[in-house]
Amino acid sequence: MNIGEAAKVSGVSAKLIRHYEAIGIIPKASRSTSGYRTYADSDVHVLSFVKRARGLGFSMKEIKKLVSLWRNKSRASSEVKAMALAHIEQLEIKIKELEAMAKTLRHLAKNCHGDGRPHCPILENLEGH
Amino acid sequence: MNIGEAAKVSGVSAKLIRHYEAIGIIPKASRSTSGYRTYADSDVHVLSFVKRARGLGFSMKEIKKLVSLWRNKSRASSEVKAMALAHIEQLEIKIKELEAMAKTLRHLAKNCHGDGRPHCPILENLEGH
DNA sequence: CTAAAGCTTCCAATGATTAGAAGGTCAAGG
DNA sequence: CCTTGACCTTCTAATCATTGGAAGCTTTAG
Repeated sequence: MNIGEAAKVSGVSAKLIRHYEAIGIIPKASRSTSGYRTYADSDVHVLSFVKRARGLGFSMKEIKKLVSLWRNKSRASSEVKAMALAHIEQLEIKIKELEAMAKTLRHLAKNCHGDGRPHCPILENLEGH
Repeated sequence: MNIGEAAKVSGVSAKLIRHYEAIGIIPKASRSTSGYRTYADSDVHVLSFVKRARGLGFSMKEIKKLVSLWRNKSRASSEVKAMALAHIEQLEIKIKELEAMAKTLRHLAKNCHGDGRPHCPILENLEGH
C-alpha cells in the first residue's frame, strides 16, 4: 500500500502521516525500490489508533505514550487509566473556562439592545465599566 | 510611562504589547527621544480592553474589530451583539465537543480496572474495539 | 564610572495541521 | 515510445497567540 491508499483507509491525510513519522509518533515506513513509503494493514491500524486518540483530545505527546503502551503487551492498565483520568481533568477545566466565557457573554448580549444606537453594555464591560 | 510600567498596569506583558502593536491591534506607540515607547493612561485602557476580550475567548482578529467598534462612537450596538452571539455559538460548539470527549473517556475509564494487568478497555476502544 | 535594570530589534520555538513548490516515478493510452 | 496525469518525494512556510532568547543601546542608582 502506498501512502495515498493508507491515508484513504485510515482517514489520516498523507501529509499528516509523513508528519507523524517525522516526529516519531509512528515508526518509519519501509520503502519501495523507488523510495515510496509502503504500508501494511498493521501500519494502517496504528494510524487509526492515533486518529481515534486525537478524536478524544489527547495531545500528540500523550498519543506517543498511548501507542507505546498499546504495543507493550505487558503494560499495566493502571498506567493507561491514569492518563485517561488526567486528560478528563484537563477537559473539565477547559469546559469550565469556556462555560464561564459563554455565561458572561450571554449575560452581556441579553442586556444589549442590538439596534442601530451606539450604546452597548458588551463594550462597556470590556472597557471595565 | 514606559512599556514596562504599562505592562504592569494593564496586565499585558511588554513582549505582548509590542506584538499587538506589530500586528495592528493597537496603534503605534509614540516614542521618546531615545526610541523608547511611551504610554498614556488611555493607551493602557486599550490594553486592558484587549485583555478582557481575550479573557472572553475572542480571537485577535475579532478583538481588532471590537477595538475599532469601541473607538467608533457612532457604531451600531447590533454589530457588537452579532459578534458576541456568533462567538457564543462557537464556544457552545467547542464545549459540546469537549463534553463528548470527556463522556467517552469517563465511560472507558470506569470500565478499566486500572491495576497491574495489561487488559485495558481504553486501549481496546482506541484500537477500534 | 560602573553595574544593573530596562529598553530596542530580530529570530525562533511552541502544537497540530495544512499548503505550496520543485521534482522524481508509475500506469495507461495514443 | 512517449506523453499525460496521478501519485510520490523533500523542504519550506503558513496558521494562531504567546513566549523565549540573543545582541546591543539607554537609563538609573550607587
